[in-house]
Amino acid sequence: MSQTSVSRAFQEQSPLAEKTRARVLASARTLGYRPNAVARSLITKRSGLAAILLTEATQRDAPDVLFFISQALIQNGFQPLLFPTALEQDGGEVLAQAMTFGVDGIVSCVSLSADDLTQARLRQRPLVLFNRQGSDSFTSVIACDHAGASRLLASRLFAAGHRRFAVVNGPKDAPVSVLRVEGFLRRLAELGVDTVTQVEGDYHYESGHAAAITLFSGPRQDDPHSRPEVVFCANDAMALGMLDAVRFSLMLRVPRDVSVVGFDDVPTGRRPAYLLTTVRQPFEEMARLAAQTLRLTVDNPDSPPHHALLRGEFVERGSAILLPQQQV
Amino acid sequence: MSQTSVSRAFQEQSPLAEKTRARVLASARTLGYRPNAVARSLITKRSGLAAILLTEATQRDAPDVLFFISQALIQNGFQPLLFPTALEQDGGEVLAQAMTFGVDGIVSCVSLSADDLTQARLRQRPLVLFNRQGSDSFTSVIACDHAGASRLLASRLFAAGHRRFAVVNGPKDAPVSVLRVEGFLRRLAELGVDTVTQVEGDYHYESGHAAAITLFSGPRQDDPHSRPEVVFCANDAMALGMLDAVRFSLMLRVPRDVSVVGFDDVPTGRRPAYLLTTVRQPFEEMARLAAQTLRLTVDNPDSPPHHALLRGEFVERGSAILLPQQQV
DNA sequence: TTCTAATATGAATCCGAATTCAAATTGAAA
DNA sequence: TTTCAATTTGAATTCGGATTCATATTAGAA
Repeated sequence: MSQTSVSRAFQEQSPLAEKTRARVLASARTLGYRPNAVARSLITKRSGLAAILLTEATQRDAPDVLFFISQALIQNGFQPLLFPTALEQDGGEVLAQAMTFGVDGIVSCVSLSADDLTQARLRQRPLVLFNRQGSDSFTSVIACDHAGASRLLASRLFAAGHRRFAVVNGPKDAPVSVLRVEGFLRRLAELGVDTVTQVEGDYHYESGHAAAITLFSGPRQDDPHSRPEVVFCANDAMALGMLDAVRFSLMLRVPRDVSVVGFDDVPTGRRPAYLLTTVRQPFEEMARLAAQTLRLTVDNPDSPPHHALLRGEFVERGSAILLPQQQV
Repeated sequence: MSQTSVSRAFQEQSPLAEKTRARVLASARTLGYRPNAVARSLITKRSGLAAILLTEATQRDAPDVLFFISQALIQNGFQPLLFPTALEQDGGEVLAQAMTFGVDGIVSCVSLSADDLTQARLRQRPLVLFNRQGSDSFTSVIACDHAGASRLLASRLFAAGHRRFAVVNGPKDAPVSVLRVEGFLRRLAELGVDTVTQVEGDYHYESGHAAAITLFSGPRQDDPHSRPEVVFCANDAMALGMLDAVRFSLMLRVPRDVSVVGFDDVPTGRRPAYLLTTVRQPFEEMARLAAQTLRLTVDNPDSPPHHALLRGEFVERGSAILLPQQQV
């Protein structure tokens, strides 16, 4: 029995007499033998691994992202190799490291420079950006349309009669937050609302709580005709902090005194204690698309890149007064 | 310039003239060359990979586990390779698959059979069980002392004067839930409390909510002297459902009418809307220990296995009346 | 300057599986 | 029974880097 036959026995498409294959597989089973993926990938240049690049912030604040991506990768025949990256870390370095492990492709939830993208392309390593924009036209991008959802949100709030808006920003270096806030403000500007109070936030519950105090306890803020009617928070965590502060510290009623809207649809917002109106990102579908795109590009390197911008889903639970989309 | 010199340039301990090493590294930089980890691990039998085995339930319900473990592994020089496993999946199969990828070691958050453990040992693959018990004495185990914390919880509630207890179970196949409930009930039995109402739960918010209805709206349950004074939920998700139902559907006051205790310390329980008293698992420390143990065992295969049972931390926020530990 | 010891370098081999190409076997036809 | 084609099998090579062992170089001592 030769090494060749053993190798062939484990590949369905290899020519090998069924009798021989059965014999090989039988003794493999008794010996507990399995082909070594390392040796295989050395010669085939296919490891079956896919790298997931994601920031620690994403991993902590939106664990669903990792959950769905890893699941989708497995369903597409990849084993996910994790690269949690600190924000200050160089994306190119992480990328290079992923390469040395021989990953077949990469799903990146971190921002990458144009150079990094070029490196990946030069090394023939398909790359899919997840909720990040790419600056070249060779990289696939799967993202939620944050700006679009925020624009629509602005329209629907305006249509409901609101005129005094406030926004709680996310971190400046969170591209997603910037998209949300800019989309929202730009649409309001188009509608003629130029002055919108902005408060700095950092995506955390506490900063939403603090923002509420800032917004509603200034000198003239007791006047119900000068304080904001709507607060748009760049994510749900801050919106929850806002809700708690508004209700329990400032004793305002939601949505009668003030409407609060978030973004993400975290589980806590569903509880009767909050009932937060928000926008849900279709992570599961985005992840599936990302993994499928990666599979396609790995198997067929010449296939054109995908660019998908998925619509966010409005989840209305009562923390805000807005008009149905049809009436906007 | 030989291939040997290049290889040596990238290994600190290899003998190579500094001049040569510098020359190699310089041209490597300009050429963008990096040693191939696949080829290296073929010859060295060291891949630098560590497998993380975890159920989808764990990944969804306790994302912190994955967060801290992956972080700790990286800090110990491992790249985490993810193996999300469905409950019905065979642990041995996943384990075998991890082996073919040449992982240096495994952190398992899923239950494994004695046979599986033996397989791993035979293949010289260090294995650390995370919050799971192992049946052999060669495998390291890092776990939270669920039973101990639950026993102490029972003691402190009993000492506070409570006598009518109820328990909301987790799934029967969740070993962690069984430990918690059994520890709690056993201690109560020792204290002379034999009849404890048990309600089946499945770890989800909704089942906690439903359990509240079952417990508090039976025929004679309106009598404050027959309904439970304390409900221990096998995890926080159910405890939150219990709290919402108790407060908003049954109009009972917490903790005056009923005390509610959970287990896990999820972020939502910290909010003013809940203020759930619970037990926190020291995941960060557990993860660090697990990764360090793995590193030690990988570098020194003959080192004895570690067995760490870490104490859970009580987090008292007011949803339950219990006595300080000193007074128990 | 010459010799020795220490150091630096490189050729060859190995890791385990995939693949190529040649050899061996099988079966059918003559 | 012989011949040829089809099929099955196996020897040899390859992937890229680590390591061994032999050779070349260098520095220091005589």
